[in-house]
Order: sequence, then C-alpha cells, then structure tokens
Amino acid sequence: MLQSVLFTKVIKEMPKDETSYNAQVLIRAGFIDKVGAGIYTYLPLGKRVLDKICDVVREEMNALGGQEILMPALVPKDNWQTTGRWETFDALFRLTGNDLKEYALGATHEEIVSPLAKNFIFSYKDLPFAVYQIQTKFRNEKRAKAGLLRGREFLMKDLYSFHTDQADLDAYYDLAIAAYFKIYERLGLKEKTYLTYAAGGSFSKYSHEFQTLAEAGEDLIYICEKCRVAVNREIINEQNTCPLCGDKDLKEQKAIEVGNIFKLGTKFSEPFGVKYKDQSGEEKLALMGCYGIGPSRIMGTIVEIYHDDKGIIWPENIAPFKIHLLSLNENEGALKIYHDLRAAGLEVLYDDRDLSAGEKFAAADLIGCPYRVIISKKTLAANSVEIKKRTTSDGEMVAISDLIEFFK
RNA sequence: CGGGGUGUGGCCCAGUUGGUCUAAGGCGUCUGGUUUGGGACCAGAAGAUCGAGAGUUCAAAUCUCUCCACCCCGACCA
Repeated sequence: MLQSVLFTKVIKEMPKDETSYNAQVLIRAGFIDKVGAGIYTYLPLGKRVLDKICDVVREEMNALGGQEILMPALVPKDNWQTTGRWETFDALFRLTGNDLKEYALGATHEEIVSPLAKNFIFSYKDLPFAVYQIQTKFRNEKRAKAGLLRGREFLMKDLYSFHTDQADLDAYYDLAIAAYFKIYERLGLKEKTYLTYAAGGSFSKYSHEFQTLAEAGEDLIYICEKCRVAVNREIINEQNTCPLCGDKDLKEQKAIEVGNIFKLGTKFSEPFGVKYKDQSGEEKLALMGCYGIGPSRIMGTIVEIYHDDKGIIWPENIAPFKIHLLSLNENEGALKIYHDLRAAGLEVLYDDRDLSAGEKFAAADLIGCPYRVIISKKTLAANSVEIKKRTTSDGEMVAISDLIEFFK
C-alpha cells in the first residue's frame, strides 16, 4: 500500500484523555479512532491487524471442528427471558423498537445458539458438534477503560459445543484448551499466557481463563511456576494453593484475560429444551460448553506487551504489513522495488511521501512493521537497500538482487 | 454506580482573584521558496459560537446553577 494514499497519518502528540498505552499509541499511529468511551473505529492499519488476529483464531477453531456461523447482534427480549437474564444481566444493552418490542444487543449468544441447536439435535447421532462466530459484542460496562482492553463494543469469537455426555464434553474441552494455546502461540502471547483456574459455576468445579501477564492488566492472578498454571482471585480466597500440585508458593501477577472457557452443562440446554434421544430411546439434555476469545482485546494486549519507547513492535504474524519500505527521495528506484516485493507476495507499506527522513523513520517506528527497507542515494550507489528489523537498532545492506530471497 | 479530575481552532495547550481576550503559543493544514539518513527552515495564509443551556453583571473563557462528554481510582465485569 502506498502511504501517500493512506488516509490516516501519525499524530505527534499524545491524545488527551487516554492514559492507557495501547489506546495512546494505536490512536497516534492511526490504527484506531476513538468515538466514545470504549467505542472505537478500526482504521485501515488497525483493520488489517484485527483481520489477521481473526484469521488465526478462525483457523484454529476450524481445526477444532468448529463450524462458522454468524448470529444476530439484535436479540429479541423473549430469548433473554427464557433464561431470566433479561433481568439479571446488568451489562445488557436493552432497547425498544418503534414497534414497542424490546430487544437486547448481543452481549453473549447462549440465548441464540441454544434454540438454534435445538432445531437440529434429535438423536445422539446428531452429536457432538460445535459452532462459532466472530462478531461484535455489546456490553454496557459501568466503566469502559484501558483502550481496547475493556470496551462497550468489542469483537469476540464465541464457540459453543454440544455433547451427549460429560466425558465427551470433558474431552472436547481439553482439545479447546490446546487450541487456545496454539492461538496464543501464533499471536506471540504463549510465553506470558497462563491457564488460570476460575470459579466454575454449577456444572464444574472450575472454569478456565487464559491470562496474559501484563502491567496493564486489571486482573490479579496467582501463578504456580511448577505447573505453569494460575488461579484467579476468587479461587485464591477459597484455597490458597495450586489446584494441580497443592503448592502454596504462588506468585501474584497482574494479567489481562485473553480467553475464557466454561463447561455450561445443561444450564442453557434445559431452559431451551435442547434434547436428544440416546441409544435406548430415552430423551436426555445435551451438554454444552462455551469458549470465548476477544480479538480486539488481544490486539490491545499485544500492543501493551510488544512496544518500546518509539512505538509498537508487531509480531510478524499479525503486523499490518511485513515490510515498511521507506524511500529517502529515491521514489523511482523505490517504486520498482515496491512492485517487485508485492509481486513476490510480500505485504508492503511504501512510504512514498515527500517528507524528511526523520519523519519517515519516526512514523515507521511508531507503526511498528517488523522489517524496514530503506532506499536512498547511499544504498542505490551500492545497488543495495538497507534492511532493519524493528527489534534491532542496526540495519544491514542487502543487494537489490538478493532482496526477494531475503524475505523468503 | 460512589469518589476525584478535565473540557479553549483538526491535535496539544496558555489564559480562569470578571475588564486591554478583537482569545496567545506549538503541532498539523494551505501557498511560495530552500531542504532531505532521525519528527528540517524561511515567508505568508486559513481555521475558535472558549463542552451545552440558563443565570448574575455595565461587562463572562473567567462567577453561579443544571446538564453533557471524556479520563483516573474503586465497585462491577454470563
């Protein structure tokens, strides 16, 4: 993409009214634009990152056997009354149409997916299966905060699984945990992410959160380094020990919740009557699990973790562009290289603007693409370009003839 | 929702014991020129109902009241 065409540009000054790092830098670099508290527009650079995160999530959900669907964001009141959550779900956005009917904006979708599943589950032969969606969720948070970490409107992947029995649910649940760690690995978060035991509700002893260590985190977790798991605050108050090894030597850390999975059991299949007939013809309730992960929050989390004093340092898998090509007044030579790189299938943001070198460098550091390729009189004199990784301070000269090979 | 803070051109802000504010400066933008390896420089220009409404006053960005928005701490977060 030509940067001269990109309609956003970097801002030199910190935005007022944002102290959260991810919000400050994402706004300054032109990834997002703030509309209201916890409400953001994703700009071209931000949309690319968000899409890449979603792609990773989607691939792993597909690998887990999930079938992608898209449920409505506008949900009739009836669905919420069936479970009683119309009254009890504080963060639900409720609204009334011109027809005087009441609706909620989807905050989670058990109330939609359960009656949906009921339409297609009759026999044990119809089970198990799992569906998921990646969709905008709405929660009327008392206090939106920390940029993308807690919004009133945010992107969420929610997967729901349906099973005949507990053993099947348990087995799938473990597969989901593994799938989640694959996602965090691909997003560069695995090292800092802990499977965290949380209160489970009525159908299992625990639910699980995935918590990524970060100073910006609003959760406190207690880590058992030996087992590489953690427990959250509700659990630690009940039993000051690691649920796996019983160790009492737990380390307190701040963390961001980047995923959350529950065994729902029959909590929703019962009110909605999601039943199947088993081999003996007996009617039974299906068991459910649900598995959430928020791509927009992940984006904020990655920024919180991967940055330096100059800006963002995107992991290669989700950078808006792999290469940031900077022309220092050598647009002619640079344009050819831009086309060559693109022809080789590489994602390139090409700064073809008529600006000083310093300004281009500063913007490139802020935006944070993994590789910077510089073309100047100096490099062209040597038939070369200079390549510098965002993570290193010094670049290296690479012959133009070897450039494509360098990125293979 | 409780407590605290802030609202002034697109952005960051000065000004707030009422009067010379006909609102300053920086960034950005536009015009012309000089520049070009770390946010360059010179000259000129455009751009503001001072968050909104009501009130006090000869006079309000400045005082009073109401409301709104945003930020922070806390509570909350299927």
